[in-house]
Amino acid sequence: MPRPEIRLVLGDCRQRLKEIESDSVDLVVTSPPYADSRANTYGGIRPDEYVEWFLPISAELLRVLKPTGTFILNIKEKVVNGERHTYVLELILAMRRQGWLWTEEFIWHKKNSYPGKWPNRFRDAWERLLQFNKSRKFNMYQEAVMVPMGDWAKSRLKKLSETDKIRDVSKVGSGFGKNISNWLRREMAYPDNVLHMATECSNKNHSAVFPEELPEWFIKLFTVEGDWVLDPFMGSGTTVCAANRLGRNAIGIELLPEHYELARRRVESLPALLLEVKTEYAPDQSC
Amino acid sequence: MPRPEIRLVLGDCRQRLKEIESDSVDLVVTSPPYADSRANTYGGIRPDEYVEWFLPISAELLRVLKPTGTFILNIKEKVVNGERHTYVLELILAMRRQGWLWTEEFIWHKKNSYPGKWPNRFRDAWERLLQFNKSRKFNMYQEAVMVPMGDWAKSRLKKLSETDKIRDVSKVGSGFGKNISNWLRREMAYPDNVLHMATECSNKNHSAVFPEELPEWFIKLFTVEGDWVLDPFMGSGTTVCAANRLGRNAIGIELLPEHYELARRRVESLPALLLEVKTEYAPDQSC
DNA sequence: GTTCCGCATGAATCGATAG
DNA sequence: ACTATCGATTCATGCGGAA
Repeated sequence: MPRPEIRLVLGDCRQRLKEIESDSVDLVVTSPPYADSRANTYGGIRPDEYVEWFLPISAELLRVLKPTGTFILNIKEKVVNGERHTYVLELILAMRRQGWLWTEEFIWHKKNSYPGKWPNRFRDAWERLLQFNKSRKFNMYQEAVMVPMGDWAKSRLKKLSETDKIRDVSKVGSGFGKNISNWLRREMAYPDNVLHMATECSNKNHSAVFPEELPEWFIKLFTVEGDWVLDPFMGSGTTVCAANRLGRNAIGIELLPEHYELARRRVESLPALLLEVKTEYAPDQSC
Repeated sequence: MPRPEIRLVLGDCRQRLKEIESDSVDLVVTSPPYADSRANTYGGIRPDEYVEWFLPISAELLRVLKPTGTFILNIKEKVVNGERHTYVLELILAMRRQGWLWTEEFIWHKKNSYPGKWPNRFRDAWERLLQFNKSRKFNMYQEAVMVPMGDWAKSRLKKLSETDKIRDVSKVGSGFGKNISNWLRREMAYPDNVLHMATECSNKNHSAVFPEELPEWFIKLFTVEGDWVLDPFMGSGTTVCAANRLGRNAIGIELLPEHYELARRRVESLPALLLEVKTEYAPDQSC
């Protein structure tokens, strides 16, 4: 297997995405700046302007994605004036008009979020992971994310002798035997659409709220080795690093030089074929 | 404390809600039929017509709710043609135009979701619990749903007998003694907005749409003893029973005579002041 | 009384087949 | 082309009978 490639792009994804070939990306996983947060990035998008701001970007993502590809969008609405703002709902409707299929909504349950409260609401412990597709036939490799079964499997397991277990395990390790699925069916089950993952709490160096587990799960689910993964809001590079570790090629775009540097340093320690794209350009001040 | 009252109404909530006084209800908790399901009950509302079907009902709920009251709507979108249908998103937007505030979206995580295996999606293990309010100042009693520190979901006591439940309720109902609140402050924490509760599947003789825990949680959170709880889609009466056990008055409306009978029999065994409203009416076939 | 095992049962979804 | 019905698939849970 050749070393997977990582392309790092410094710049605004609204321009930089145009340099990516059409129908070339297998998976987009990204967590764009939330409304009103990261005021120094992208000018701090106001909730009322969020849809308008994002649509040109999702249009480019629709172009660069392969017909069999998937777009995973991690997004959360902001509470404005005591209400959940509706820009996420409106964005879904607008993206469908743009041509996207809204296939699924996964829930990321942040299990380590410490319980807390406001006068009128509890701690927000979940975020949306919206799955969009270009066509109804998209690649999905469900076996790659199977999980151990519930309790009844344990009792089943007890009936297998130790030698049986060892034999079965060695079969799995030996490669793709037909018996794998039989063994898997005894021990493993397909997951559901609720993901229980802790947030990364102690990483002060970068603002990655994303645990690496999260992009990893979707990369395993929607791509195979050699595929291309894109993150237009790379941040400190969590998604591209996960992609590389899993043998996928990756493209990361980041506007802020500080974050870009952070990502570049993380990537340098990986066995990746690094390609930096630093085309000079005039920063767009209009946003 | 006077015995809490239960009013059972047999009929279509689109008509029956009109008989309820304005600004008189403290909490509406309900789970209306989902699109295309229960075709024999409500004529199986088609996804495309769902918003149009529900808006007259939510208009009545807005009228009968006190300004300090809350409306909890349990709803889920259906998969149509490989996509999540958008009627829930459109309903939220439409209800806001109607005057509702979309305060919060709780997630109900069902560990035991319906099984199945498909090439393009996993099992759906969550449902929306949408919180709507009439004004920004609504009643919320956060201390009533505090949970033991640690994983509060796991610590929920599931197998309490009826008498145990009643005993616990009476403890809480006796008011917050100083000892209790002290104990609470040391050992308890506020929950978050993700609720982990199993569905009651192969249960007794009634097909409860949700576990009694669910309405119970919201009743404790948004009402106090003597308040009025309304469920316009009563089904087998899970919500009204929970309300009664907690010392709240309740109104339940049910269209189907079989379900109404089921609810009436459940209610009869409770220490409730039962009032049946069976005004004769011409069934509306236009649904 | 325990623990263990077997079994039925769900707010489901897809793909194929038939009208 | 569009709708209606049917079979196959899948797993956590609670109940009941057995050891």
